[in-house]
Amino acid sequence: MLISQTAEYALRAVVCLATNADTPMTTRELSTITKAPLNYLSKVLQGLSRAGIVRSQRGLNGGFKIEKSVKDGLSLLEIIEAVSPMPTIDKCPLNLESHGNSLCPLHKRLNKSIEMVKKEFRETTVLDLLKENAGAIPLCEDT
Amino acid sequence: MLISQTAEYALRAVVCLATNADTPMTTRELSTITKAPLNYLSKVLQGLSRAGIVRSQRGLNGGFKIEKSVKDGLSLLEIIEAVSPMPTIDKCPLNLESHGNSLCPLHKRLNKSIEMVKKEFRETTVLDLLKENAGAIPLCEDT
DNA sequence: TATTAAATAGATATCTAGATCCTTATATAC
DNA sequence: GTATATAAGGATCTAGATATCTATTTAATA
Repeated sequence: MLISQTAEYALRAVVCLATNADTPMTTRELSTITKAPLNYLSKVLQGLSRAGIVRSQRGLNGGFKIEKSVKDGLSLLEIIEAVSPMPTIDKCPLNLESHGNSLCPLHKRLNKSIEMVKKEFRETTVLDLLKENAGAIPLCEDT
Repeated sequence: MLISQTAEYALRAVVCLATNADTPMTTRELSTITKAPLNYLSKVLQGLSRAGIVRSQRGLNGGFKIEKSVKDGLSLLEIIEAVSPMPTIDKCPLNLESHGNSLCPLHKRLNKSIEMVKKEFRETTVLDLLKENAGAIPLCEDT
């Protein structure tokens, strides 16, 4: 797949939180809405918290809120990289010393595609998704 | 990663075979050149053989030859799909019945990127790589 | 017929995903 | 203030998929 399951869950959760920027949402709520397994999602949210994308609050009425303001242009790439980095091919995967930093045609193409995807994700913000959705439920409810 | 390790090995092997279209190469030779683990590469080659991309020959002086002529425009996508398919997002990953076939903004974007990558791989042929390399060793030896 | 090399089957390792359990923090009721 | 319920944090365990290794079988040919 293009992105890991972990990144999928992270994106779903952040999109969800972005539509609810005011009140915190619990892991359980997020799990129900995003259909991500509760326990695993908990771990993913921890990662997002450490990356400063969401902020957690323990105890009664606690939960997660989005931290990086959506209006600041939070990109999909930031979210993905926070939980499972997308490595670029910057040196020969075969470890051939002979050619230094230059890549063979095959790996040049592969890397080109990787960069293409990253560019796309870098230039797409959570706000873009919300605008497109116009206030409805953010996941799979576009009509 | 963008493509699986299996697909990486498959691409390396096919590129290798394409430069040697006349005489068969053994799994061992291919393993040495592509730095793919011998035993695993053997399985990958079986997959390529079943897909009709390479042809195998047992016994003395046997090995693998490329089957689909490179001049027929064998694409990178064909090779990748033969060993590890790249699924597209054609229905809601959350299985929400409510919206039928339409995707939410998030999954629309994800699918767009997938299709973008597939298009790139579909339009890049092994011949393109060979031309770019101008007869040198096809893997990581571009100067 | 012996040698070579792929095909097949199976075991093992590693990684990602998911589950279980316990600890720590905090808001609120009393 | 203190107790209690709530909810995140963290450690550890299990399951599944992908990748890797080992051994045996089948086929081709010199």
